[in-house]
Amino acid sequence: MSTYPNISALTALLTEKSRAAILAALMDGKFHTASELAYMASIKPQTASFHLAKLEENNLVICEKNGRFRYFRLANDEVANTLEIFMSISPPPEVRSLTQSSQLKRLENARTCYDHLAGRVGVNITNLMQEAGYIERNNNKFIVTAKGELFFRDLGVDLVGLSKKRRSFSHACLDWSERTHHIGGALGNGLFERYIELGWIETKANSREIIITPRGKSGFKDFFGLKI
Amino acid sequence: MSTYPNISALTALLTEKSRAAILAALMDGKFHTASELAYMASIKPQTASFHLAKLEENNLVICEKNGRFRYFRLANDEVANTLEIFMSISPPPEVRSLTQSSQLKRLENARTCYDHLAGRVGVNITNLMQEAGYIERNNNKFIVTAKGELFFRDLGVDLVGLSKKRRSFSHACLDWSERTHHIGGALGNGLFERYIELGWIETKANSREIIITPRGKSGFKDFFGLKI
DNA sequence: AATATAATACGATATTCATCGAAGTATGGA
DNA sequence: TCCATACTTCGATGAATATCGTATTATATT
Repeated sequence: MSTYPNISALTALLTEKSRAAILAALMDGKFHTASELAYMASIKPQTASFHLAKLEENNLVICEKNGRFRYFRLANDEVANTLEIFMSISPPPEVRSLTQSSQLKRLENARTCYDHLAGRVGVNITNLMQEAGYIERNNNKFIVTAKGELFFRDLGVDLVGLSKKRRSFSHACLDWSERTHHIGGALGNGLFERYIELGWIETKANSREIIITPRGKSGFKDFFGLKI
Repeated sequence: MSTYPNISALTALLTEKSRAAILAALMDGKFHTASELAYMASIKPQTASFHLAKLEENNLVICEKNGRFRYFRLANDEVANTLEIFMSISPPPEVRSLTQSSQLKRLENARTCYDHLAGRVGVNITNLMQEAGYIERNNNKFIVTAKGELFFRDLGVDLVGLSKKRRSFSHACLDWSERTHHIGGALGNGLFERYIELGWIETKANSREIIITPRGKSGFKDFFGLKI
């Protein structure tokens, strides 16, 4: 009947509490087993299996089998990006406990968004690179300037290699806590991996939280002028 | 339990087919009576009344009473903007008939997005104004340049008046058919009203479709360099 | 005052669907 | 070969909720 896009198809999948919890858990960009996801969503394995089948059917997650384990991950960065958009236009989380509140603060400071850096640090770095003229915003994308090419070479990020990947080179990814954009896509991932390689950041198991190491603090300050 | 934004609160309202249809109908930015909306969503008036109460409760629509009629409208342009985002990341409409397909083509060409111009024409004008240096993109907003101020004066758009309105001056609004941005906010609305005033465009009753008049074709060409 | 129209309120019904227990399949290890 | 583990399938249950018939309220028209 309608001549408008079918909103319901997507929202129906996300409305369900358990499925939303599973997807939120997968937003760390890593693979997780079905049991792990069941535990994180506080449901029995059968129920998680039921939901994961639905999510796979609708191309929101993909699955790799390994022995008797099944490892699930978000299907691609477009899915991750879409989920971030939903989060950014949803009411903020209700904080009930002190540990929850301090965890939220750490997430707001620095976290993974699928496979790149998000939160205050991710957004600030993005802004500082724009101000320094290393990258330029063009609609939903970021473009690396001539000046930027030198910068990324100094940092040790291989732009040529990144541009060959089959995914979008660099898109402006909406940040739910900062309500503005950070760098996503291949470039976002390339930077993220390089930070880890340099020992500037560390990831935590079963969490999207990112820890900035002492070496990272001076690195981010020297290269981007970032004060933490 | 979760430290992430509560996605469900909004999506639950949109998942329901009838409510989605009501909101889609309201995306023309106009007031509609409860009966009208019931008819457009193919449900009985009681059911529409039930849904409209829920939508009003959740601040997605507002209602003005006039005699025995109750006129409903989207609450504000933030709601419209959010709906447009949902549309842009949802599967495209299924086309089953010839009339539906031609209606879709007309909508893709030019339509209202709440109270401003969207579709191919809306997006093209936005891009041409950027290329001409009349406006500049800054994160989610558009800024009018010094050159742009002269341009808008020539066009007959009162920027000072628009900037006094209580709504955001000009935000980049996601276009579901073009998958990029057009001008929203007070500036988007100001341009839209001016186009009508100049006789460049015409709206249709009970449709988001916009008709470009012959006078509009030459006007858009002279002022923006737009070829239709 | 009588009647028609717009809309809401309430109650009954039906449908959808998440959940979990029980049972079954697949894999790994002892 | 036997058992433990990871996961799925199936069926029953229960909860949520959209829908509409009927009735009621409010307003307009004659």
